[in-house]
Amino acid sequence: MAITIKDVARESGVNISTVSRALNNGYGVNPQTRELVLNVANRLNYRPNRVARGLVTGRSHSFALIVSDIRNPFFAEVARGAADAARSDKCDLVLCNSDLDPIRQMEYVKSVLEKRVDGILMNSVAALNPEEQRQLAECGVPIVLLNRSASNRAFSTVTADNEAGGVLAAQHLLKLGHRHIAHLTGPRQHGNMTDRTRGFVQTLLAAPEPVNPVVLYGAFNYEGCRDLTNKLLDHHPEITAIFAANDVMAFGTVRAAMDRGLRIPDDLSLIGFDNIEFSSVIHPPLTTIHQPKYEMGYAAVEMLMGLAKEKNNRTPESRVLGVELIERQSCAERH
Amino acid sequence: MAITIKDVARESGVNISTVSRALNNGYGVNPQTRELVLNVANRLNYRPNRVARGLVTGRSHSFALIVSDIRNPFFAEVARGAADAARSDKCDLVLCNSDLDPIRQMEYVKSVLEKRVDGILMNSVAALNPEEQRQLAECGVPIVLLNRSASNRAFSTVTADNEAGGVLAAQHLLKLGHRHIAHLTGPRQHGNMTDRTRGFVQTLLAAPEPVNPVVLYGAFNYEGCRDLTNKLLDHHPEITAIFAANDVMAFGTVRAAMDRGLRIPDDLSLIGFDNIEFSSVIHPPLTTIHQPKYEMGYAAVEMLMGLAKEKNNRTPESRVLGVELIERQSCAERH
DNA sequence: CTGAAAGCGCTAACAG
DNA sequence: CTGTTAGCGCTTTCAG
Repeated sequence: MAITIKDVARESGVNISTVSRALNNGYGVNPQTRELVLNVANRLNYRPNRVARGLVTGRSHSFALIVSDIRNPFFAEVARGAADAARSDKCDLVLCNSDLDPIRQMEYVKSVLEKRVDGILMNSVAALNPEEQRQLAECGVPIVLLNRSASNRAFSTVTADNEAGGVLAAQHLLKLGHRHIAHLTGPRQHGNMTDRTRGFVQTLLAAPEPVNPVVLYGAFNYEGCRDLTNKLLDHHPEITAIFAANDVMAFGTVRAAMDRGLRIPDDLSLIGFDNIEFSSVIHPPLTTIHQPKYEMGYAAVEMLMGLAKEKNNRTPESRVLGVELIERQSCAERH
Repeated sequence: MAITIKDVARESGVNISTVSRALNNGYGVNPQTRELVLNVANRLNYRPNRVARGLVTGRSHSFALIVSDIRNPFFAEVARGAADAARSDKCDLVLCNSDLDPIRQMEYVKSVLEKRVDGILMNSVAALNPEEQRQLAECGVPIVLLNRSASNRAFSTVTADNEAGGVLAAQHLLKLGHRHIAHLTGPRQHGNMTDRTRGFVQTLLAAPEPVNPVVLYGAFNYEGCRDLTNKLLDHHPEITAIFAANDVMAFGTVRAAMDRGLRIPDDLSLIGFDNIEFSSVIHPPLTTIHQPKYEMGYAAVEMLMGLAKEKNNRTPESRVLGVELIERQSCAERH
């Protein structure tokens, strides 16, 4: 049905291997023959079958991206970077949404492995048990993890400098004169602080006039942080500044503040993390720590492509990208 | 290197075709043999090579999604629906971002065609010239278009009922007593109104006390609509209600209104379109027309899968999904 | 520079 | 129920 390399060969009066060479390398074949073949291929509207090619070369020229949910603007941005990086080397990207569900995640891994992707970029491996992680580490294709620096030395990682981000946030609030500061973040990681939280808290504690922030743990989302903010303000009316662990959480804080008749930044300073697009649209425009999301996706796929080339060198790499304070209008001096 | 069907066959002492049967259909093979094979496959940690399989079956079990930009929350939602639909049939989705650039778009089409995807879901075919469109239509795999009902009878489509959405918006504003109404939309489509605009305008014109809205054309984005709103209000201070062609544009209007000291909804009623997630987060929460984005993605891929199965029946299908008015707090009665 | 031939890993008749 | 065989469309030695 579809037209194959054989048709091109017959039509140009050469052998299929010549066609193959003409279409690929270009060298080791007479320029005239080459041109002839190219013309015929073009005229016949020939489309090389990459799956047949992949079967023999062992490379599929595609990568998998497993994120919890592409609707999360953070991952959408990462995905765009990843897709662009892939495209720069004529590869493409298959999109998987895990919802952080270990079952789904492993199903997707299995599926893309069977399709022989050249590498996997994933967001969360944390949900997996050790056995599953081992299985992953030995699956035969390179894997890079996003924002999971500490989790496992078996994998390559690309992450933002979360700790530095926490430091930046603390310094900013300190400089504005705040002394009653809170940090609202996601679920407690069995005792361990996240890098982000650690940078923030330690900077505050190490200040000339040390401040001991109140840290509340909740959910990494809008509603969760709205509740958290209300709880915080009920018990700690003295608070004048809040650092939310991400922008969406910060939006929850904005809402809670508004409901309580508190004005941002007049009554309450607020700083977020991520710098998602809407943080500049909301009122007031949100001061936040910019995470280079696009670049992270891009870098991760570049790393994957590198790893895929050197089949032997299985040494995990790591890369951490810088963050940046974006000053908008949700923070003010304490008066 | 990787372990193949041959290894499983040898290890279980049967022929590879028996292994194949045991692994796939399940019938036409002795239950005991089957179990044996399954055990061996499992023990060897065998991963069937889907690309080899695809080469012989002619189906890749993957679909392409070409959108202008996955960072647009509308498409992220569509993508999630599409990915979930694909997954329900053990297929997966390759993600392509065209930026509405005809070159990129055709490059991606070429690429996924060569990888033998079973179908393509795309957002915009409008940018393509007739020759390219013909090429697409004859490419041999089913294609469904998203939100492009009128563009071309050669393709299947899935779209929201945009016209009904326009009608809903108009009725709502009318009911609230507004008589000085504006509509802010994207670039003018060489004279033709979009379905959305048409529904809105015609409903207004057909009212008991007909109103003739002012319609302004600009860009489909935040900044564009911010400017547009300023222009509108400079020339038409009498306007009391605005219908923006999408939520992001509405956010631009919110910003412009705020800059001018106008209060929404007290001084100005505003209604958006799409119901993206942030429309409920912004202040005031935006009244808007909900478009079933997830469902559209889901339905489109379902349609693709159907089309892919009946290789002969090349009749384009069409499906239009309902929209819904979501009342929040950006519209008030005119007083 | 070009052709012949083997084979990537799997499925699908066709026999038995 | 199971084995044999012939490819799917392409790349890649190996000869010539």
